[in-house]
Amino acid sequence: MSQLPRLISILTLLKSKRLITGNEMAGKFGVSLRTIYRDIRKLEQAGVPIITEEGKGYSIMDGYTVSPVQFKEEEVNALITAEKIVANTKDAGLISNFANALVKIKSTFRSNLQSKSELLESKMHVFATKNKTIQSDALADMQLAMTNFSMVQMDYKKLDAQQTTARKIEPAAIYCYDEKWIVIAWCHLRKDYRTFRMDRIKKYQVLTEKFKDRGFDLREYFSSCPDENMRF
Amino acid sequence: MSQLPRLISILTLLKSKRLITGNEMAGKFGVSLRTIYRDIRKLEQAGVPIITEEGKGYSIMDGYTVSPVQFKEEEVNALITAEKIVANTKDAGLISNFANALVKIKSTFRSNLQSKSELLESKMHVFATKNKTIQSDALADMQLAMTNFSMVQMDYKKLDAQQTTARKIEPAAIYCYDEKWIVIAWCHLRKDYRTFRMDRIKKYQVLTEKFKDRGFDLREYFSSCPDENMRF
DNA sequence: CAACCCCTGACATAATCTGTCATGACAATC
DNA sequence: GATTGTCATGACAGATTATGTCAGGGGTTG
Repeated sequence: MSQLPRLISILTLLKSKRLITGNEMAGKFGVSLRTIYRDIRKLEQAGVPIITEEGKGYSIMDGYTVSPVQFKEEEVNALITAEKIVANTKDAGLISNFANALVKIKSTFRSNLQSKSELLESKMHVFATKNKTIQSDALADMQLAMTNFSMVQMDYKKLDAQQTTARKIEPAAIYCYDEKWIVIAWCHLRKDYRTFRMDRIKKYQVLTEKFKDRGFDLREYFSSCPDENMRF
Repeated sequence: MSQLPRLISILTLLKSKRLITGNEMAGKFGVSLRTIYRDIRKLEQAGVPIITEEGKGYSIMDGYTVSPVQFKEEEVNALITAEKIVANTKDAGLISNFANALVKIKSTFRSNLQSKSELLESKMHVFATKNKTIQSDALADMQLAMTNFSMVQMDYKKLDAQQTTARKIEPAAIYCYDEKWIVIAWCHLRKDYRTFRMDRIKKYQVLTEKFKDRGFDLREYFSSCPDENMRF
């Protein structure tokens, strides 16, 4: 990769992450750390407001923007392909939200890429791997609850249970296994972490009541999982 | 004046004038006209949509300076989720191109959405539905060939065959079934449409030779498919 | 203290840039 | 048709810049 594309990529990367190290960039672009330092200097000299956090990495001043992003044709095609893949997943909210995001993204395509993306869309299809049944609609709300530390009140129905139980939970992590979305949460009823399949959540409400981060670590949780397929 | 500042100045100048000639810029920056032509090429390659008016000069695409789209939090979460889902697919190019596109998209997030998206990323995981083996790397190139009407020369190995056969094809459609990417193409060897699994393409090259659209209709093709799971 | 991060200068080598020259195309005007 | 003004590209020699390696230095955090 030559210099100008690399400088632009560094700028994009800085805008896409809160903090990034020189080593990470050097690895990503296949150059030496010394070259990254030089690039950073060069961007600064060109007026880019890069912030250095001692011992941590680089970030960029909030709100700094030079020009809109431009996608390569392969990237556009990957977005279209992803849309078809996501359309086959089992959460209605995910499908809808992703499609809405894509509409916005597509509006930024240059006109020649726009016609090509429409052509690709008409010539591609992704078949469902299993029966195509929407199983839940809870993923988006559960994600929002998790990243905003909002408690959730829900009625949950276990597989072998006749009745639902009322649960008040603090969502800590979400994973997908065998096409089923599962939330790991601190359960107020059980006073411990429990897993809940989202398709078994019968009714739920995201509360305004907040919870404190209990420091749940997803990697650690799965590192001791007996099922090897569920190790990271 | 060295290169990077000059490129930035050219970009600034283009944004501030309706039309500007190469000679005018050469005079302004004290470089040759040939260098300006090179700079323009370089900016174009970097994604800047420069418009050439024959015999008149250069301008920049209208709308280039509009502010980027804004996403809702749910849409951001859907993008992050999609990234995890796509990371489990079986084409290396797709995974990589989608990730690159996502970096660019993430660079447009406002900083509070950025920290939330990073939090979600750390608390989510999608397990592979089957063994996580990369099967091919051909999808992106095949997509490009298809939308740009470029022929492809490839060595293809059928399941029961000992040898590969050389094929020259015109890609007409692409679909994914049971996590396998398949291209439907007009095959010059067979003088008819054939399907090819991309993981069985052993070596390929996108040619500069172009083909004419034969009007292949994907919906029609699958409407008469005996396998009901493969109907639209 | 160790680990992690950022920082700069010097140097040899590699890579890229630059101006000049030549050639070609297109549009507008006379 | 000829002329003018513009954009466009390749080739080449010489100039300039970029790069990786090595050495040395600093700050922050647990």
